[in-house]
Amino acid sequence: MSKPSKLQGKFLKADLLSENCPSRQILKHVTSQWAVLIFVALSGGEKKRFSELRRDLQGVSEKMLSQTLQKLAVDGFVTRTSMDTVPPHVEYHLSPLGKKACKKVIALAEWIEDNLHEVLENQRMNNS
Amino acid sequence: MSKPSKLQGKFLKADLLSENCPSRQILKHVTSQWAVLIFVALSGGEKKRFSELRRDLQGVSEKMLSQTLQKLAVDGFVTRTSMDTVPPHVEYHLSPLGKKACKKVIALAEWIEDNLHEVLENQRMNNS
DNA sequence: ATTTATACTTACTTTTAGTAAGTACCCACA
DNA sequence: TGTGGGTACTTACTAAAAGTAAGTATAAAT
Repeated sequence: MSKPSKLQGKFLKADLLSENCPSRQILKHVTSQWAVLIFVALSGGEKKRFSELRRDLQGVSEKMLSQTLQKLAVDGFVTRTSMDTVPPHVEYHLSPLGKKACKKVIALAEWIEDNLHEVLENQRMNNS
Repeated sequence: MSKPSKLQGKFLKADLLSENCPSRQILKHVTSQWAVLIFVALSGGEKKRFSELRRDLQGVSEKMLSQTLQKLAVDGFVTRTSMDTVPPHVEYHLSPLGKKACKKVIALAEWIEDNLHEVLENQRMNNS
């Protein structure tokens, strides 16, 4: 009988397992492939320019980098600063909130790097 | 001159920022939307059946649940046990490797749940 | 005899990601 | 003087991934 609560405005508690909890969208933003790598690239706390990030994130397209930075900026994880010069000069860095999120993201990213070999061995065993 | 190293077989060090590092694929498996929620659902250490997971992960399709479980099983994060009965009875639980990865995933997932409100406020400020 | 439950797979559609090119402006170099 | 390169993007198009709905096989319950 009861419709799923909309969780809009004020809601009690975030729950990722609930279909309509907005936390799912934030999860998607933060764990999207390029977002994770942006966190990695900015984890030192430095400011970086668009073109620096493009070089750091090997294989990223300008479209996806732009899109992902915009989402992270709207969510308040990264701060965008543009100097109104020609040629344009735009800098990105982690906000205080972004730095906190970054710690968790980096912990996962480093765990994966550290355990890659074991996972690849599993893949060899369980696959062709 | 030097082609990017293939990082196949034995390679020195995983690096998510490198275009051809296989760690990127593992990252995608682990941070895919449904994989994160599978980690959440299995984080207690219990075994769960396919249909239980389908109920837990509200909104997941059987196709995506099946696909995601298969990838996590090949990578060695979850273990699949099937009793050869009619009707079929299949159980999934985290492997020891999966439990370690799960800690990092859960830390991120809970951080997002705990900070949802702040992110949503940012969205309101920065958007329509 | 029809429905329900199990754990999937398959065909099809929609959404997302990736590719390539365009934009506007200026500097350096020949 | 005009050619190329660098800045930070956006836009149109294509390929890949995700979501939807239905099908499969079997047996117990109604």
